[in-house]
Amino acid sequence: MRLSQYFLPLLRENPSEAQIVSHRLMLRAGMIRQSSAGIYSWLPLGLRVLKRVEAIVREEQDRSGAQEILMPTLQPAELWRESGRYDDYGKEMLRITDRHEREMLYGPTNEEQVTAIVRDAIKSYRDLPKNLYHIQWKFRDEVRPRFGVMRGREFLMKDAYSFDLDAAGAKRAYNKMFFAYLRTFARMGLRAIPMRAETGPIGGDLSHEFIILAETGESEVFCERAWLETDILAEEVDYDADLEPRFRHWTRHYAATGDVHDPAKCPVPADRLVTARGIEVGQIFYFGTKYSRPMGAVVAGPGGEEIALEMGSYGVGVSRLVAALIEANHDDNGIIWPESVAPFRLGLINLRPADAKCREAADTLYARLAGAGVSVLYDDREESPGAKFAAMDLIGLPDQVIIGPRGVAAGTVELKRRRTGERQDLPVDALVARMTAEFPS
RNA sequence: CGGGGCGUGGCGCAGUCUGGUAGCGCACCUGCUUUGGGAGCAGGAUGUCGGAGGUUCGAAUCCUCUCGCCCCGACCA
Repeated sequence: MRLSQYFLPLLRENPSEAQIVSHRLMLRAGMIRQSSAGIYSWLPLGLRVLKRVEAIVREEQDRSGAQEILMPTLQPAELWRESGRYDDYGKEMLRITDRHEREMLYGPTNEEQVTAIVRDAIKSYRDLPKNLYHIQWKFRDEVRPRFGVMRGREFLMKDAYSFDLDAAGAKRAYNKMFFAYLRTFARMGLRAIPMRAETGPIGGDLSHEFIILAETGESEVFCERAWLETDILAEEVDYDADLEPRFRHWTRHYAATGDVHDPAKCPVPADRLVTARGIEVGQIFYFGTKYSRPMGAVVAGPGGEEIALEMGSYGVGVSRLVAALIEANHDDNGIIWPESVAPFRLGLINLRPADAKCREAADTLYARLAGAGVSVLYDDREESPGAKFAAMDLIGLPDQVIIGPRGVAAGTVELKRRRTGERQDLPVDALVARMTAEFPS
């Protein structure tokens, strides 16, 4: 993509309303624009990141055996009356009346919707277990949206729902999601710590929140220091195996959200306990028959008996993750994208577009890289060098390739790593070879 | 929902107290010069001062109502 043609409205100054670094950088880097309180448009650069985050979430859900569906944003109030939550949910639920005076709502979550689907379609224990997920926009009419897309009213969320015959099966489903989440966040380079959490309005008795430690986090959390020294999960997970031993291993260190943590009962001595703030990027719940019973989601068991489905739900804040990634990956100059979610693999800077040799060298390299399947953002604008460097650092692509008169004369280009600032001059062929090897299409 | 703050050109702000016909920096347009870390000079364009009503000869400025946004707290799969 040529930057001269790209819609990338950068801001040189911090918008006054943005208080935390991810919000400031998302606005300055032209990723998002606010529409109204807690509601945002995603511009090309931001949407690219959102899609890449979504893709990783999807791949890991699929890998774990969950199946993707897509449920609507608008739901009938009737469904929520069945579970009893229509009145309980309060003003956070956006209620809408259609032209026929039917009560509708913009879904803040989808337990009722998915339970109704499964209830109507699955009648036998033979059809279990099932885990269905979708990635869909949600709306929660927060009293006070803030921090950009970190706590918006409208947000993109992956929510999965598991259906099992008994509690043991539900725990197996829970464990699968537990590891799918560890892998999902690890692939983004995030250390997300699973912490014991309250179940809140979802109900139930087992829940973990996946928390990224950050000063700008909204909630206070507590964990054993060992968590900070543990490598994030990188290895494969066999989802057909019994994951319980591995689950115990990965929960052996104490970690709890502020709601659950009780200093008097904490098993970890103070010198090994870390008190920090955290960003919740995912939460998993086991809640048994809380929805299946009132909604009549039952199957016939082996003996013909009626069995209420054992359920769990599993959420990942996809749009929030984009902000969380920035909170975890930035410096004074801007964003530093992990390669797995970067909007482009590298930025190609032509320092002298007016110079015929530089232009030819840059155009040629751009064509070669694009032809090799490397995603490149090519800054071919007439701007001063400093402005180009600043813009490229701000948007945070993992690598920068700089073409200027010096290198062109010597037959080299300069490669700069955004994260380390490390620079080296390379022959063009070597650069192309390295890029295609590091990031094969 | 309690408390506080802010709405003036795309962004950041001054001007409001003390009413007199809107200004600065950046960004934008044109030209020339520049070109390895947000260039310089010259010229230019851009505003229903959030909205409505009122007071006044005259309102960004005073009064009333209203809308929106932000911050702290409470709230929060």
